[in-house]
Amino acid sequence: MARGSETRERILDIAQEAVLAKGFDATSIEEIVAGAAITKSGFFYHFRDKNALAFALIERHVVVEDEMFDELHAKAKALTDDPLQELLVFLKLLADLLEDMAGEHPGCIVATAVYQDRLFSKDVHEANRRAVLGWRGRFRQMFAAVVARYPMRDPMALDDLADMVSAVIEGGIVMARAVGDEQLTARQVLLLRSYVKLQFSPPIPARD
Amino acid sequence: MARGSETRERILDIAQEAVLAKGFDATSIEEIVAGAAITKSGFFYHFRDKNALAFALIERHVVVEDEMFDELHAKAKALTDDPLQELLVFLKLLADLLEDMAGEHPGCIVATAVYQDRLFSKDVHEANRRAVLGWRGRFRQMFAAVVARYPMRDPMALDDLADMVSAVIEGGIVMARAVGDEQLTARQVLLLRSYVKLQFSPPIPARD
DNA sequence: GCAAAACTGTACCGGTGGTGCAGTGATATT
DNA sequence: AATATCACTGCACCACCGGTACAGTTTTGC
Repeated sequence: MARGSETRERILDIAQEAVLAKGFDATSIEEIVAGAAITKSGFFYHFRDKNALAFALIERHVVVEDEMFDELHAKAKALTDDPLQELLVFLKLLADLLEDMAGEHPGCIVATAVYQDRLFSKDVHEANRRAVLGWRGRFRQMFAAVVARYPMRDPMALDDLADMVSAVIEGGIVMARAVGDEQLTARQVLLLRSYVKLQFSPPIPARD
Repeated sequence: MARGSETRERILDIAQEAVLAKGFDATSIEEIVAGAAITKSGFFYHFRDKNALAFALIERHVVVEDEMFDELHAKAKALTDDPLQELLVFLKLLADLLEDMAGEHPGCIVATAVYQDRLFSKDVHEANRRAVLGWRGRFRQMFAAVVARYPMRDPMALDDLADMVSAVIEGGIVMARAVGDEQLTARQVLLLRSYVKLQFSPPIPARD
């Protein structure tokens, strides 16, 4: 059992690296099997087709990403009891992390799948959808905790606010790649943080 | 001369529709030539390779998009003299437009090229880069006009603010596709508008 | 020792991007 | 009217890639 899943993981490792570097369709199976030191037959033993590879890649990726978000959230929670501060710290930590990662960011895989409608089958798109909805739920909770204690200066739907976190990251990655500025995504997250700050800051700061 | 460029345009029309619908790599040349009622040789007479097609697609697309932005900007300008109101109206009009377009949005092509690093050559990426930097310049100007007359509550770099417009649109498209919610992008633009509103609203609204 | 799991090796297929090149009808130039 | 150029057609061909089929072999767990 160990041997089989080891090879499977090795395939996924190599595939992920290649996919993040140059896109899914530009990554050939033959290239993957060469990197993983197996044969083509071996590949198709583990994955029915390229779709199954994409599916596994997304599923695995979501887990890693969730763990990352959990970790950042835990760190933020440890630093403050206030839900607004928690969210602001979280976004700052996220920006810091994106700055360090620079280039090898996640989320790419999700966007990659999004931009190849026909290449992937329903289950891949479904996995993708679940991943994105997972983020929505996560961030929605954080915003909900904030609005429970702070008034919103310009009221907006919680789901939309939650989606904005994902949208800014995904859009940031696109922009970063397009202009070749690796730090762009991190800065965009800081703008989002600025929005959160303004939305929930006390409406009358006159006294201070 | 007319005959040649007519065919070229027809190829681009059909290619654009197919690319927006299902992605660049999923669009075969044979499919394009069938749609345009020419032969494969005819295609390669107009475009050296698929890269040249992508290049032409982006270049043409940028022109259309620029015209669209120009139009929205002109409309916004006609409605107010205040740069802040102008920007807010512009973003509202943009959101309305995105709501109507729903699905056939632009920007996709740019993101598509971004997510296929190796598939495209340098000139395609360069065209892409210029397009994105063009948007940055455009939006930067609008923000510059605002900051000339209004103080910013949470000061941020102009380029980053400008990029946020593009990032929210691009990210919005990714999210919209992922969850299958065509109106998502429009709502994200409205969140961005909310951010602009808060950034430049008078700091002490106590009197009102 | 035996069955299942985890592969290898080989041969093959269809689709796709792309090349090469000879030929042809329409159009513009001289 | 001859000529050259443009805008193609038609056809043959290549390499690569995803995928299938299937027989054979090693490794592992019980």
